[in-house]
Amino acid sequence: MESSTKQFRKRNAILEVLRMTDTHPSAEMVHEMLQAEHPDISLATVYRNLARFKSQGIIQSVATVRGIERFDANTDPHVHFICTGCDAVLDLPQIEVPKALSCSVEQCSGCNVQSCQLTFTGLCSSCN
Amino acid sequence: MESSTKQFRKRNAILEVLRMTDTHPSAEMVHEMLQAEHPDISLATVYRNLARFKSQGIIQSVATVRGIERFDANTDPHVHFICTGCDAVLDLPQIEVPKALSCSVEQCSGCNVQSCQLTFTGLCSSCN
DNA sequence: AAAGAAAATGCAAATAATTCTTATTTTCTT
DNA sequence: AAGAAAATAAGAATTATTTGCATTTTCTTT
Repeated sequence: MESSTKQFRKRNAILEVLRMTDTHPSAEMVHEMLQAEHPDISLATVYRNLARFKSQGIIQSVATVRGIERFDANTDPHVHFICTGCDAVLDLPQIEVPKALSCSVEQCSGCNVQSCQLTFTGLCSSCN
Repeated sequence: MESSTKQFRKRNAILEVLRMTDTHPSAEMVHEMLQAEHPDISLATVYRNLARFKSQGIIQSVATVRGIERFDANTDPHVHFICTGCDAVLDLPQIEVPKALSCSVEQCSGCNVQSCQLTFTGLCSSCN
């Protein structure tokens, strides 16, 4: 009946919520989204696990909107749009980040590039 | 002898510091950089004026590094590199953001694009 | 299945960046 | 020079995030 493993039930719930949404939620938003199924998960645990996932590289933080960090379980390099009206963080899957850019950066700067983010800001179609 | 206007002496000092540096400082860094010439400018005034400049569009915030906002008096779209070793924020003047991208974004998403940021993360040449 | 070890969590307190309040000072207008 | 308006200093308040510790849950080994 019940799933074979109880391992990390809460931890997995946190990751699942993040994987199921495309809203790029903050820690507090994740906590709210968990209320229905897991009302006993504390906000501290959400923060703790998001930090853990991030250090493991299985999620990334994609923006800081009004001082609040926003997360994404999609770690492929992709493009975001931040609406200054409603603070939404949207994916822009149609836009590509030219792959060659990271190499150019390494060549011209001597830096070691680990990731790349392209973010547009403005008003989303609803707020516009 | 003395300059003809006393208008906004402190405010201008804050803006000047930001214009003279390429380190993309935080509010606190700006405050420190002002100590020599203007030891009487309070941190609150730095925050207040940075917020004002930002809302006026004469500076921009280019990143949030370890939860700390970093500013830039250069509002032309340009590319940055954030070092996860030393928290430096560097310009990458050699790299161009394709101008056509903003138009593509507007067309495919219906958003109104106001600005665009391309940021690479990794280790700078010193930390590498 | 049980006991002990290790890891995860809840709760509340601590931390730290930023904002706000209020009295004072500076600048502008007339 | 006087009064009005704007800017500032100082520190308190706010808020997102982190941390310490006691408790609970899960894992390991029998």
